[in-house]
Amino acid sequence: MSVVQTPGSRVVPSRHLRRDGAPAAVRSYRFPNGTDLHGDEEGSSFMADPIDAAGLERAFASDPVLKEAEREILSKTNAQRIAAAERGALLEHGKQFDSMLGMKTIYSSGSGASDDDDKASTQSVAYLYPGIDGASNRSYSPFDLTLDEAAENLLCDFGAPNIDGAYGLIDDDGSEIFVQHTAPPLSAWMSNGNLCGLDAPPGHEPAWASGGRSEAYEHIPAVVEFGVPGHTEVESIASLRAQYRALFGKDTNSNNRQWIIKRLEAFRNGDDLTPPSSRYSSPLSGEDTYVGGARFKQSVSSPKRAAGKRQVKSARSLYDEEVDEHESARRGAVKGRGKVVKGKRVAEASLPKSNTKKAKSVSDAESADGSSAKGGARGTARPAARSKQGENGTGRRSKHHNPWALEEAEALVRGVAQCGGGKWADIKKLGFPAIEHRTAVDLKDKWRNLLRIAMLPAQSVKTVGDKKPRGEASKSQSGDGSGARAMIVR
DNA sequence: TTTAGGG
DNA sequence: CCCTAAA
Repeated sequence: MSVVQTPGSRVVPSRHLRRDGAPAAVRSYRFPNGTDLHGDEEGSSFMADPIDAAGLERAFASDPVLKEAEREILSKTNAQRIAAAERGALLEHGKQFDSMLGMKTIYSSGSGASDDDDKASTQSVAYLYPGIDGASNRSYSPFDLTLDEAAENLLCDFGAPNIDGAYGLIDDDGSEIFVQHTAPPLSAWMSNGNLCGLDAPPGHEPAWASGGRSEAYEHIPAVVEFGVPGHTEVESIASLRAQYRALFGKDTNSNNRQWIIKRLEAFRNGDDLTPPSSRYSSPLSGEDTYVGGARFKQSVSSPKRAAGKRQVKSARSLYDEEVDEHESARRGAVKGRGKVVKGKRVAEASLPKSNTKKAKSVSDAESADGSSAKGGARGTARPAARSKQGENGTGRRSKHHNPWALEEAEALVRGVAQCGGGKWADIKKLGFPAIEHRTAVDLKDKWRNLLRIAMLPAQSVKTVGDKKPRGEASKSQSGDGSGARAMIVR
């Protein structure tokens, strides 16, 4: 399939376009079948004669070799263009994956061509596979539903900050490989909602890379709504905090979007991995897990983790915890991911765990563990009220809205009872698990709302989601006709 | 950093 | 919920 370049020919300026319009330089060729593509005689002007399209067609059509060569060139250049573009974008975020663990690293496959600038989040998936020495041929993508659990768990471990603050990978044989903290940050996995800088393993290239032939690896794009630096999308502070937490392994109380973003950026650039001092010392083993100097370090599995793959949460999982636990779970909606067949995601498996106190006798059935199927029965339908307002077609309300669960409100009340109103930071310090993900400001806002509700006349309160017939309603429950007031603890 | 308030 | 002024 070699194309014979006419000796002495020169590269044609880029203004020459190939049949496919590709910008690449077109050389002069002498086709085996005798047809010439604007001759190669020196001196002849490049654009001398207009290309005879028909003739070209014929030339290509009549020569299978040429045909094949063309196909290859086109697919390559096209693929390269895309690859270059993607790689550039990806590398912008996830850096130096190449040097990581001797893994071959690469880019991800296409991002949805259509980016509703609203949810401009990139939809891409990347692949990770062991380098030459890799024993396994599996493609390790935490988002690839076809992966088996083992692979997934392995990936969960990989790149995810462990409890001890280290990044590590546990190989199939149980051996561990720790990567120094300056290794590609977790963000590298997350930015763009995927594993960045990863290349498709042989035989698993995305369709576009195989010239359209598509016995190519078929991946299932994972749409993750992580913020992409530089994107127009405005992320909620909550989301940013979630990312902060995922990266630094620590919560931040900051309400300063700018600051958080800056911090995240710094981390992603490897400029700042410091936040929690715990990152550098293992609270578990006590020994420093930081692998200074040496890039990697093989370590014999320590007892604690020898038991096999740790269920270290992946970036995705960490994010899920932040979001799902507060959004989908809260509304008892099992998200799409739930249908995953084999690879049960860690996040799903370990969601509730602490919600032992179910809403007792409360009408508001905000089972905080909505994801657990059994909870389904508890069905006091959610007040229809929610479904009508601000709702967009997707059934979702505005992007950043996490309704307060009853447990949370309860905790808040307890907190206020204990610390007094206005002491939100203190209340947070009480550490009520239900409130843990609410910021002091959140508490403040919620309390304000609670007070407002408490001030409302009884009817208004009861009327919500309760169409009590007019006959009985007007009677105020409380003695004074001023209206019922709920608990106001001071 | 934490609060109070406005939006 | 988000953002900001203030302290």
